[in-house]
Amino acid sequence: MSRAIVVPVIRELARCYQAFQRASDAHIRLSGLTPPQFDIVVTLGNTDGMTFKELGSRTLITKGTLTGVVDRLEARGLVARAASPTDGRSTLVKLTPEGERLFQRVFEPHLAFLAPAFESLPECGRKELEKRLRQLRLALERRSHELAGQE
Amino acid sequence: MSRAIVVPVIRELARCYQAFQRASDAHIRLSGLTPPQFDIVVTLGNTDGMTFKELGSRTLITKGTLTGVVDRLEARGLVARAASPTDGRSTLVKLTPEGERLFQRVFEPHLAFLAPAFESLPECGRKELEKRLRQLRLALERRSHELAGQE
DNA sequence: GGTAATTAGTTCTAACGCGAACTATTATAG
DNA sequence: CTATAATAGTTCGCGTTAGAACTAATTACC
Repeated sequence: MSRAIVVPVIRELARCYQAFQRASDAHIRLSGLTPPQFDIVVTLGNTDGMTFKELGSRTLITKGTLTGVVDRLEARGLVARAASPTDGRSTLVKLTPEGERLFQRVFEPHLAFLAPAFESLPECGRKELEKRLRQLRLALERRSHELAGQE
Repeated sequence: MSRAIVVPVIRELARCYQAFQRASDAHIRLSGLTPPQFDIVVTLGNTDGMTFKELGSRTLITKGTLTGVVDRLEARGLVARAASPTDGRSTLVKLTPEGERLFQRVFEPHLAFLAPAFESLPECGRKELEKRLRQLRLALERRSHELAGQE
């Protein structure tokens, strides 16, 4: 019976992540961005821009969704699209000066808001947590691959 | 500088949860349900039904969303709404016999699919992970409350 | 007992989220 | 060189998401 082993950990993982999201999202919304928009702005911060493909793989947002998120950021003047000079299929996305200003204003304060929660764990607890999460993630990715392989 | 402390743990937490979701969701979709629908069916399994309020608080789905998810399950004949005998405002949701059959067919296999990933952690690792996740969740919930309190 | 504040669900809007079909461009094979 | 395959983004359909405004029923207060 797998239940006794799996269920408690799944529940804690889900609850913890959802608690993180609720705290993080509530703070992000104060900046006037949605969480995915914030994710994009932060990913583009301190870079010279990148392609949709790279942006998608870093943020784990699929390309179909990314088009819409970037559309809305572009409409607000925070990012700009530019044709790639090397590949006619690619589009580069980068922060506008206004987007850059927003990034500067928003990123560090957000981390500072979250930090106390993480600092409440002892140093060794954070290391432990990181290690176990990574271990579990790798195992879960193997499950995904096995499923994809079978069908 | 909060960055060095916060970012690595956040990243692992997000990646691990997303890996869990991808694995779990891909398997769930084989049953013909969406992940939130699966969540509802599993929550209603082995019960005599419950109100929207209770269903929402167990699944962490807000009431506005819940209406739509239950609508679609009801349209497929998997759950049924019934007026509460004790409170005219409440609606009870419960599995139909067909929903019950689906639950029986789908729940344990899903756990069995996920189990190997969790079993790849040693027993003590799972306990450790659970403990640290709970600790972090409680601290994050405090952050949320502080934010809500300030505004 | 009757108004006022709560509470349970529904409806609405704007934004995600994924996967599949589509267009345009680039790479590969023969 | 040309037919074919692969790749980058966009578009579309369907479902989910939170939050706010709304309706109906219940509870609390005086």
